[in-house]
Amino acid sequence: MRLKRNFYTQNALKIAPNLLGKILVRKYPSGKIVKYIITETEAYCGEKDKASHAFKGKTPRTKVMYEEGGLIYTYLVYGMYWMLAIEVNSKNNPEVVFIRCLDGFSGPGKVGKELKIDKSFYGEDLTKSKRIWIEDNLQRQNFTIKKAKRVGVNYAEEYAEKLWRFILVVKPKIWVKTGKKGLKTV
DNA sequence: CCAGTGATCAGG
DNA sequence: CTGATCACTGGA
Repeated sequence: MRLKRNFYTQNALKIAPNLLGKILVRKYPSGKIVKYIITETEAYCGEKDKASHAFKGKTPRTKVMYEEGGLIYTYLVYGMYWMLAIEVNSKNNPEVVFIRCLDGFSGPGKVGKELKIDKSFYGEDLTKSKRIWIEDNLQRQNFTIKKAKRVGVNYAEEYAEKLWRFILVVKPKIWVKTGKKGLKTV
Protein backbone atom coordinates (compact mmCIF):
# COMPACT_ATOMS: atom_id res chain seq x y z
CA MET A 1 0.00 0.00 0.00
CA ARG A 2 1.40 3.34 -1.07
CA LEU A 3 1.70 5.83 1.79
CA LYS A 4 -0.86 8.60 1.55
CA ARG A 5 -0.74 12.31 2.18
CA ASN A 6 -1.70 12.03 5.85
CA PHE A 7 1.54 10.17 6.55
CA TYR A 8 3.68 12.94 5.07
CA THR A 9 1.93 15.82 6.79
CA GLN A 10 3.24 14.80 10.22
CA ASN A 11 6.39 16.41 11.57
CA ALA A 12 9.87 15.27 10.55
CA LEU A 13 10.86 13.90 13.96
CA LYS A 14 7.87 11.60 13.87
CA ILE A 15 8.24 10.52 10.25
CA ALA A 16 12.01 9.94 10.19
CA PRO A 17 11.95 6.92 12.55
CA ASN A 18 8.61 5.75 11.11
CA LEU A 19 10.09 5.47 7.62
CA LEU A 20 12.56 2.83 8.78
CA GLY A 21 11.52 -0.57 7.49
CA LYS A 22 9.23 0.91 4.87
CA ILE A 23 9.70 0.23 1.18
CA LEU A 24 11.04 2.71 -1.33
CA VAL A 25 9.81 1.76 -4.81
CA ARG A 26 11.32 2.97 -8.07
CA LYS A 27 9.81 2.23 -11.48
CA TYR A 28 11.98 2.81 -14.53
CA PRO A 29 10.80 3.73 -18.04
CA SER A 30 11.42 0.13 -19.11
CA GLY A 31 8.75 -0.93 -16.62
CA LYS A 32 11.27 -2.54 -14.29
CA ILE A 33 10.41 -2.07 -10.63
CA VAL A 34 12.94 -2.18 -7.78
CA LYS A 35 12.17 -2.06 -4.07
CA TYR A 36 14.45 -1.25 -1.15
CA ILE A 37 13.98 -1.18 2.61
CA ILE A 38 14.69 2.25 4.10
CA THR A 39 17.36 1.72 6.77
CA GLU A 40 18.63 5.16 7.73
CA THR A 41 17.04 8.61 7.84
CA GLU A 42 17.68 12.07 9.23
CA ALA A 43 15.21 14.75 10.27
CA TYR A 44 15.73 18.42 9.32
CA CYS A 45 13.41 20.59 11.33
CA GLY A 46 12.56 23.93 9.83
CA GLU A 47 14.15 27.38 9.71
CA LYS A 48 15.33 27.18 13.33
CA ASP A 49 17.49 24.13 12.53
CA LYS A 50 20.96 25.45 11.69
CA ALA A 51 21.78 22.22 9.85
CA SER A 52 18.83 22.57 7.49
CA HIS A 53 18.95 24.25 4.11
CA ALA A 54 15.79 26.02 5.28
CA PHE A 55 17.88 27.88 7.87
CA LYS A 56 18.57 30.53 5.21
CA GLY A 57 14.87 30.83 4.46
CA LYS A 58 13.08 30.39 1.17
CA THR A 59 15.36 30.33 -1.88
CA PRO A 60 14.94 28.81 -5.35
CA ARG A 61 16.45 25.59 -4.03
CA THR A 62 14.40 25.34 -0.83
CA LYS A 63 11.03 26.53 -2.12
CA VAL A 64 9.61 22.99 -2.34
CA MET A 65 10.25 22.61 1.39
CA TYR A 66 7.47 25.13 1.99
CA GLU A 67 4.85 23.00 0.25
CA GLU A 68 2.62 20.43 1.92
CA GLY A 69 4.37 17.15 2.79
CA GLY A 70 4.82 14.27 0.34
CA LEU A 71 7.05 15.89 -2.29
CA ILE A 72 10.63 15.00 -3.14
CA TYR A 73 13.37 17.44 -2.19
CA THR A 74 16.49 16.65 -4.18
CA TYR A 75 19.69 18.62 -4.72
CA LEU A 76 23.23 18.09 -5.95
CA VAL A 77 26.18 18.15 -3.55
CA TYR A 78 29.87 18.31 -4.41
CA GLY A 79 28.91 18.48 -8.06
CA MET A 80 28.34 14.74 -8.15
CA TYR A 81 25.75 13.32 -5.83
CA TRP A 82 21.98 13.72 -5.97
CA MET A 83 20.59 13.58 -2.46
CA LEU A 84 17.13 12.19 -1.87
CA ALA A 85 14.96 13.80 0.78
CA ILE A 86 11.26 14.06 1.42
CA GLU A 87 9.50 17.26 2.18
CA VAL A 88 7.13 16.71 5.13
CA ASN A 89 4.74 18.55 7.45
CA SER A 90 2.14 21.14 6.47
CA LYS A 91 2.48 24.10 4.12
CA ASN A 92 5.04 26.70 5.24
CA ASN A 93 6.65 24.22 7.65
CA PRO A 94 9.93 23.55 5.83
CA GLU A 95 10.74 20.18 7.37
CA VAL A 96 12.48 17.37 5.53
CA VAL A 97 13.40 13.73 6.06
CA PHE A 98 16.67 12.84 4.39
CA ILE A 99 17.07 9.28 3.09
CA ARG A 100 20.58 8.36 4.14
CA CYS A 101 20.67 4.65 3.46
CA LEU A 102 18.74 1.81 1.85
CA ASP A 103 19.14 -1.90 2.50
CA GLY A 104 21.98 -3.42 0.52
CA PHE A 105 24.19 -0.39 0.06
CA SER A 106 25.28 2.54 2.18
CA GLY A 107 25.57 6.27 1.79
CA PRO A 108 23.16 8.89 0.50
CA GLY A 109 25.24 9.51 -2.62
CA LYS A 110 24.82 5.88 -3.59
CA VAL A 111 21.09 6.05 -2.95
CA GLY A 112 20.70 8.79 -5.54
CA LYS A 113 22.99 7.02 -8.00
CA GLU A 114 21.27 3.65 -7.59
CA LEU A 115 17.79 5.10 -8.05
CA LYS A 116 18.90 7.41 -10.87
CA ILE A 117 17.64 10.50 -9.10
CA ASP A 118 18.23 13.84 -10.79
CA LYS A 119 16.88 17.37 -10.92
CA SER A 120 13.71 16.19 -12.68
CA PHE A 121 12.59 14.60 -9.39
CA TYR A 122 12.56 17.95 -7.61
CA GLY A 123 8.99 18.41 -6.32
CA GLU A 124 7.81 14.97 -7.49
CA ASP A 125 4.69 13.95 -5.54
CA LEU A 126 5.23 10.61 -3.79
CA THR A 127 1.47 10.11 -3.42
CA LYS A 128 0.92 10.32 -7.20
CA SER A 129 4.19 9.62 -9.02
CA LYS A 130 4.38 6.71 -11.44
CA ARG A 131 8.16 6.40 -11.06
CA ILE A 132 8.83 6.68 -7.32
CA TRP A 133 6.80 6.12 -4.18
CA ILE A 134 6.91 4.58 -0.69
CA GLU A 135 4.91 1.58 0.48
CA ASP A 136 4.06 0.36 3.93
CA ASN A 137 5.69 -2.89 4.95
CA LEU A 138 2.95 -5.22 6.17
CA GLN A 139 5.30 -7.79 7.64
CA ARG A 140 5.93 -7.04 11.29
CA GLN A 141 9.54 -5.90 11.54
CA ASN A 142 11.92 -7.23 14.15
CA PHE A 143 14.23 -4.30 14.63
CA THR A 144 15.22 -1.54 17.01
CA ILE A 145 16.02 2.07 16.20
CA LYS A 146 19.39 3.59 17.03
CA LYS A 147 19.58 7.36 17.33
CA ALA A 148 22.71 9.32 16.43
CA LYS A 149 24.00 12.74 15.49
CA ARG A 150 23.43 13.76 11.91
CA VAL A 151 26.32 13.42 9.48
CA GLY A 152 28.19 16.31 7.89
CA VAL A 153 26.57 19.12 9.84
CA ASN A 154 29.37 20.09 12.25
CA TYR A 155 28.83 23.74 11.36
CA ALA A 156 25.34 23.68 12.90
CA GLU A 157 26.46 24.45 16.48
CA GLU A 158 23.88 23.19 19.01
CA TYR A 159 21.88 21.59 16.21
CA ALA A 160 24.88 19.44 15.29
CA GLU A 161 24.37 17.69 18.63
CA LYS A 162 20.76 16.69 18.06
CA LEU A 163 20.13 12.96 17.80
CA TRP A 164 18.00 13.37 14.70
CA ARG A 165 19.51 10.51 12.71
CA PHE A 166 17.67 7.19 12.89
CA ILE A 167 19.21 3.84 12.03
CA LEU A 168 17.38 0.54 11.65
CA VAL A 169 19.15 -2.15 13.66
CA VAL A 170 18.10 -5.73 13.12
CA LYS A 171 17.29 -7.33 16.43
CA PRO A 172 18.55 -10.92 16.72
CA LYS A 173 16.03 -13.38 18.07
CA ILE A 174 16.73 -15.51 21.12
CA TRP A 175 15.51 -19.08 20.80
CA VAL A 176 14.75 -21.22 23.86
CA LYS A 177 13.67 -24.83 24.22
CA THR A 178 10.09 -25.65 25.02
CA GLY A 179 9.74 -29.30 25.89
CA LYS A 180 11.66 -31.95 23.89
CA LYS A 181 11.45 -30.61 20.36
CA GLY A 182 9.84 -27.20 20.47
CA LEU A 183 11.57 -23.87 20.15
CA LYS A 184 10.22 -20.43 20.70
CA THR A 185 11.56 -16.90 20.60
CA VAL A 186 11.65 -14.68 23.62
C1' DC B 1 44.35 12.51 4.80
C1' DC B 2 42.48 14.80 0.37
C1' DA B 3 40.70 15.59 -4.62
C1' DG B 4 36.87 15.56 -7.68
C1' DT B 5 32.98 18.42 -9.41
C1' DG B 6 29.31 21.92 -10.28
C1' DA B 7 24.97 24.10 -8.33
C1' DT B 8 23.88 27.51 -5.12
C1' DC B 9 23.95 31.69 -2.56
C1' DA B 10 25.71 36.01 -0.45
C1' DG B 11 28.21 39.92 -1.54
C1' DG B 12 30.08 43.43 -4.88
C1' DC C 1 30.04 38.75 -11.77
C1' DT C 2 33.07 36.27 -8.21
C1' DG C 3 34.34 32.96 -4.66
C1' DA C 4 33.27 30.02 -0.68
C1' DT C 5 30.71 26.35 0.55
C1' DC C 6 28.63 21.90 0.35
C1' DA C 7 23.16 16.81 4.35
C1' DC C 8 29.58 12.85 -0.25
C1' DT C 9 32.66 9.09 -1.89
C1' DG C 10 36.71 6.71 -2.96
C1' DG C 11 41.41 6.31 -3.10
C1' DA C 12 46.31 7.54 -0.99
